[in-house]
Amino acid sequence: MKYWIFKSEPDVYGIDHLKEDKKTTWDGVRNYQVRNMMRDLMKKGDQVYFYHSSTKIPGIYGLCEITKEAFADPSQFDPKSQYFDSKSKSEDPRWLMVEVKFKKKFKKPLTLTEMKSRKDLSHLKILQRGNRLSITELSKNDFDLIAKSLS
DNA sequence: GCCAACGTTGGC
DNA sequence: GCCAACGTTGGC
Repeated sequence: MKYWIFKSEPDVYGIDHLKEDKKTTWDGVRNYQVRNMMRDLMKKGDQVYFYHSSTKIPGIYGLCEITKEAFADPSQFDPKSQYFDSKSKSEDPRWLMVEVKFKKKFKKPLTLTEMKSRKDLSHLKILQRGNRLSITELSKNDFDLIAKSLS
């Protein structure tokens, strides 16, 4: 089993939306590194922290789980979508997505500020300056460390 | 295949 | 809204 952090702007789609929807497809990924992780590494049952970015208090707000492994993201074929990609062919889709289900919203988030202040978490990819991947992988140890800080 | 210009991300 | 950092694009 693998562990991940998914980033999203809560104004666009946050943990509260997922709680209400119960599950969602993680569409709109248009970065090759992230696509490759979804395609090659992500498995049903993997655990995912839900991180809120570009918001007043950035941090980890919830937990979800992969319910469907990578499959074609339909928004790439929709000319009206902001994620439309005219160069992607339906017989060979360029962009993929996974499905996740809601598991938990934490009573208190683990904030970016707190993560930065902790030596045992300082190596996390999400904290690294200039990191622009919307999905990063976590070791089991890091997943557990974070879990201990949340309820 | 290099690299400048441009666009996007995301914390502050 | 600023700006550092980085990915992508396209001319050569």
